Amino acid sequence: MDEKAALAELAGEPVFIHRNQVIRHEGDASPSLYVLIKGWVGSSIRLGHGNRQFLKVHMAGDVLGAPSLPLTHAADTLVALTDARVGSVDLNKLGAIFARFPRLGVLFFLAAQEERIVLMDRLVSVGRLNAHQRLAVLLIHLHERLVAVDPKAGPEFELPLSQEQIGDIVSLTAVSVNRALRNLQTDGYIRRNGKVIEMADIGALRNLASLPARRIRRNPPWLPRPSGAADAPER
Amino acid sequence: MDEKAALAELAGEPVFIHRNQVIRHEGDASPSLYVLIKGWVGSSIRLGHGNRQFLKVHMAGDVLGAPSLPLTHAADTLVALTDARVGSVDLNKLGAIFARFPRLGVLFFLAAQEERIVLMDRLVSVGRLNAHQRLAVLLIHLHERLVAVDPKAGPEFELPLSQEQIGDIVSLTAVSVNRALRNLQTDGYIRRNGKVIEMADIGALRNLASLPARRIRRNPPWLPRPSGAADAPER
DNA sequence: CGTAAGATTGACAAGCGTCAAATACAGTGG
DNA sequence: CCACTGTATTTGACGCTTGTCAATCTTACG
Repeated sequence: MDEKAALAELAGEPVFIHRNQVIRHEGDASPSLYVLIKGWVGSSIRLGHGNRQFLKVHMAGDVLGAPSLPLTHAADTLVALTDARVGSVDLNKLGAIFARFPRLGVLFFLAAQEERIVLMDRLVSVGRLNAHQRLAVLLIHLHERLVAVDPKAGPEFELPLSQEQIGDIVSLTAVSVNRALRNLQTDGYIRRNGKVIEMADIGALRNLASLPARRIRRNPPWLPRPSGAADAPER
Repeated sequence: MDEKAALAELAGEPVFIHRNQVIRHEGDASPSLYVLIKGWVGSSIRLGHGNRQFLKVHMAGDVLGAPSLPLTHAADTLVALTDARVGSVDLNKLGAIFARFPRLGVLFFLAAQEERIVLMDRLVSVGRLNAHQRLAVLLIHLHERLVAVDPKAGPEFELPLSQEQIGDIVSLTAVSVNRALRNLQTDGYIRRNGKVIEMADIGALRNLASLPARRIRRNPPWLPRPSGAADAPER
């Protein structure tokens, strides 16, 4: 068994989840780990008075629920934003991967750090930028992730979220989201057609966002060598 | 060599850093990793117009700079908030720990997830709470961390930060921090004496903060077994 | 004792939230 | 195929929290 095979059998058979279905609730005991195969899933925390904050919009390939792993009770709610397919992870297999494939362990560790960077940028965005800038940051971020998966994707993409949900991501009300989107449109930054957003002037949007682009280093020199059946036989 | 010994020699000889000294700047190439031995260190991102956002207030024992590990250029600036002592980590040794001590690798992974939880709570706080509540969240969080290190610590602690720095943590201006602290005091939540804060009514503060307490699970059942010289001899 | 940084307070402005109403849209059942 | 109904979007009026600007007071320190 090599690294790729171990990863492939980490998650169990995917389950279909329809839009708005909750995968697991904040407060649930002994939080588990999931892999998102298809669709979008939101991670959110709710406070009293009906206020909700989305912490992350997950897309296909993402691991769901990792932040709650060290907790006795899940911190966030996982809810399907579109119809989705989700596999469940056996945590014992995860532990075994760290033991058998140290390089994968480091890569999991680095992936967690990368998520910290995303949260840090969101915190700066929500804490220090105005409504227009926050939306620019969000749109650029989502668009970049879609392009990373499909390099031939153009400047258009479907944003399958209500304006209220968008507000719950960037910490604004639905009304403010509506006005800010309209302004971005009339100022020529974007065009809209229903749920489809066209990034009309990505450069200007990036400039408006005023956050630097992050460049990921794929293979740091201190990674352990890959290990496989050859040098680490199964017991 | 066992786990404890490997951890002990991870960081090099500590260096003295005086207050306000920058340990490393955002944008610096090939970011490294540090261990904070003594004092407080802030991690911040700066935007144009002089705006700054602190992402984390580090205390003794913390690992500094981890989020930037997957990046080509550091995302955050590390600056000493008090006089401090900081050790530098050899990243090759970190990789070696993942290879030789998988259990420690998982624990590093879980520590990163724990930091994500802290950031998520900060994001909810900054995004959805008002000035009083944000300060309540901050004070409770700092106090809890100090009590965790020293269980016999009372309700008083020194907060060695200017009001402007506090504002850069909770995304407020120094003026708003000042007014909010005053209100917390006149409303009986806290008492102040210079830089010393007394948590006069922790229950009320916690209630004001309106974020649930997070309970860490110290030993998840899926952790790999500890490994040492016995079952994994050095090459 | 003098100076600079930080804390405090007041007056005012701006951005966003709240409330409410009108319009567009999608899904449903006849 | 169409009327119906609930949800999402859009727009306006207004208020509240926080930011901005400026002045004064306090504290730390050389």
